[in-house]
Amino acid sequence: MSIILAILGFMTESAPPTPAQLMDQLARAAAAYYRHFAVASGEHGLTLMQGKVLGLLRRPMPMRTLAELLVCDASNVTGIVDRLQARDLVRRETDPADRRIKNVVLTTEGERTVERIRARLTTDLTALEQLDDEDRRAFQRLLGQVFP
Amino acid sequence: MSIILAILGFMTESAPPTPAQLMDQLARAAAAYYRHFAVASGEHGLTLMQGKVLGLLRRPMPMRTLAELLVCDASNVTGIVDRLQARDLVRRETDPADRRIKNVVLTTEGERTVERIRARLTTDLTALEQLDDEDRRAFQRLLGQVFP
DNA sequence: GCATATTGCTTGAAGGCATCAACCATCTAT
DNA sequence: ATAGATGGTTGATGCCTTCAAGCAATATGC
Repeated sequence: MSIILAILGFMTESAPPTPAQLMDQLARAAAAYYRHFAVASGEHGLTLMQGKVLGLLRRPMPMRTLAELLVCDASNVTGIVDRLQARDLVRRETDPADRRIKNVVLTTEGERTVERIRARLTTDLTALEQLDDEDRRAFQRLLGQVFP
Repeated sequence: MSIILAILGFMTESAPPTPAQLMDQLARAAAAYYRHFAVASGEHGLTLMQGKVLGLLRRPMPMRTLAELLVCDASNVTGIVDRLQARDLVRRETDPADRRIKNVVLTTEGERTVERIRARLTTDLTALEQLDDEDRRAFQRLLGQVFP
């Protein structure tokens, strides 16, 4: 293989990124994701954390579970849910089987809000929809591999 | 193609993820990335934001630039840099060419700290190093495509 | 040159998030 | 029935975040 072709090969294929470069790109991607999320939440007067909690409530769940999913102290969740409840996006229902447990439930308004946030996010990250089947599979596999 | 083979095909190839599923996985990945980052920073008594600022200071830069990179108010950076400076991880140097500008510089201790945080992060995300050249290229391309 | 923006940074006030210790109510186990 | 574990809240403290106001230094316009 001539040296010219070798150079051409380099130019078209380019060297694979180092782990350090990938780490940088991950940092940028994560920052970008949360920036989008914060903006989408902010459009409804919600903080990132409030938006996150709404997004988790696909089904009612105890405060405790929310704390575990958010990887934070339970006392933290109290305040966040308080503020969501003050806006009627969420309500607490004490579990009849175990009256210590308070299940957090989305109100109708809460469902509408989370739906709009999700919609905004998908129109913001249009590129996701434009990936072909192959790329979607690869992206899913790679994300799952790096963050097991 | 018989229905059996079709089912087998499904089972081995599986359907490509929908954009919504990818969005979920992105949410998990971004959360995981920041959790790792927060832990790595926390090991040195630093918050996520303080760690982020240290990580940005590969070269000295004005407070203003830091605010732009962090996408936050300039007044915010004042406090963060104050706390980093109180621990001698960083110092302010007023720019001789424009004495309004204060360039934030890593101290030797700051360099060591950021190096350790980076090291911790790369050992945490070992999977990055285990990707082959093909996967690294693909991951870089996909991340760049989704978060341009 | 000099008055007037403009820019870079800081301060103070107000609110949300994060963690810890202490507490109450409820459930579980012996 | 008593002791311990669990779910949730409260209060204190510190950090992040934004906004409005302000100071210092530089740029701009005449």
